[in-house]
Amino acid sequence: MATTGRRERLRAETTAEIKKVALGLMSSGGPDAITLRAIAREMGMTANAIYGYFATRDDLVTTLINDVYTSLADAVDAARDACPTDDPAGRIIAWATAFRDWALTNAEGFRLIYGDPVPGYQAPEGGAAPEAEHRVCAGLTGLAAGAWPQAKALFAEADFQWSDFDPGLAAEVREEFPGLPPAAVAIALRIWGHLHGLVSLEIYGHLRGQTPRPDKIYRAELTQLVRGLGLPA
Amino acid sequence: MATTGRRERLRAETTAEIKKVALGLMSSGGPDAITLRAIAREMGMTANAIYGYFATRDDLVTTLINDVYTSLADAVDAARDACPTDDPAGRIIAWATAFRDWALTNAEGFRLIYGDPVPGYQAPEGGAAPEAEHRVCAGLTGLAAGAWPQAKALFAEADFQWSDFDPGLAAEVREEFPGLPPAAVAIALRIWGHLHGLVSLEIYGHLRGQTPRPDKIYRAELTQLVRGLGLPA
DNA sequence: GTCGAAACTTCACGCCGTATAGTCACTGCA
DNA sequence: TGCAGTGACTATACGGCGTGAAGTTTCGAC
Repeated sequence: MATTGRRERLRAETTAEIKKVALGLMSSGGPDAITLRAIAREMGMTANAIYGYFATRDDLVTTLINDVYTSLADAVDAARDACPTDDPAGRIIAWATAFRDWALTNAEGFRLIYGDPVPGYQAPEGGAAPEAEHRVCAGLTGLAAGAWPQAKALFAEADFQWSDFDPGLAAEVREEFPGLPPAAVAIALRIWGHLHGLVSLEIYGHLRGQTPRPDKIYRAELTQLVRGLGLPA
Repeated sequence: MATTGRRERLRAETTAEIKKVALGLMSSGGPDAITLRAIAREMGMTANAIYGYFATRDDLVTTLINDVYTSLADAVDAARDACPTDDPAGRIIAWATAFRDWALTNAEGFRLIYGDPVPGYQAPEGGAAPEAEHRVCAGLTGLAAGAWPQAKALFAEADFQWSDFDPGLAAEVREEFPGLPPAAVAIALRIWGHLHGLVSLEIYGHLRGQTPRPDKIYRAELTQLVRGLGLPA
């Protein structure tokens, strides 16, 4: 019993070390630096040994994406939950600020999740990354739900149905926030787009040639965001 | 005279063919498919022959980025200018719609410009791509300038200085739109972020798991955008 | 007609992912 | 205690990649 446990433990440790080394390589050399040979070199193994733990390099990358995406989702959720629910504007700002902060301190991770992760990589259909993505979207919808009492007057004519959204996401939202209309989900997706766009431009260096103060732009964005939802600053 | 011209003409033709083949490979296989060897194969040459035209693969990629980015800037400028200047909302919507349309029909080009273009690629400091980027920003600022008479009341307390922006961009804007305050440039950058974010999420497939109707989200975004600027729909 | 430069090929090196076959230690059972 | 089985790992190999050095061909200029 304990002996089979030993094998499994060693195996889990090696798997963890592979991921740790891969993340280290990524943060120093970008997503492209994740090569089986480099990982193996760092670990004193042959590249082929890694095939015992991950069927292919893309499998490893997929696992890393899952981990990194989960860490992002954890970070923004924690920041949001540190703010009381009766302060919807504060929660939105906390969430969005944590999003940018996480992206700046984990720039390579951001590129891994949202960019072309690695040459030729094709994301698989299911898995934990789509789940983390759902979590992010659902979290944002929660923020929109918190703001909805004040916001709904501003989006009265919005023409959205539940069929305009992924069935799983729609079901999740309708269960957690009964009475919330589909227009609120559209708002959540739009907010996601706004924040993702600004952070993405910054991370990929496209803002560098335009402004030395991307933080100020982002802060202005947040101010207008809560105002656009009819919330007091 | 004409004979030296011949060499140069052949050289220009070959250069153009390399770029054309590279763009073809990109649109069929993504930015990663741009390999010197594949280009050479397609052209019936050896990979090393390309070194006579481009010092390195990154040089070729840089040139392609410039070309593609310029085509994007042309497309959005043309769409905007097809709308009369006395219809600022129409111009904004035309610009933004052209932006998404271009991105969807040139998805690989979008990834080339805004993503990790190619393993290990590092963008050079100067060049035509930053110039095209400036052009996009300046164009957007022009849209903001058109909307400013109605919008300024909504952004009265915005706290931006010209020093918050790149000197070149600031100079360009101040010359072209005298009297326009720096807050308008901030609005332009934020709009860029909004649109870029939504399109980027769509192109990279992150919206796929949330909504089957990204177009509808985008249209709602445009509606709220012009409304948020105080313009009539 | 000859010279020199430009265009291009050949060969080589070290990267990469990965398939196949083989080695070796450790585990579980008799 | 000895022996099979299994899982971890290595060795070797293939094709593809960017790129450097050296050699060859082509062709305009004088």
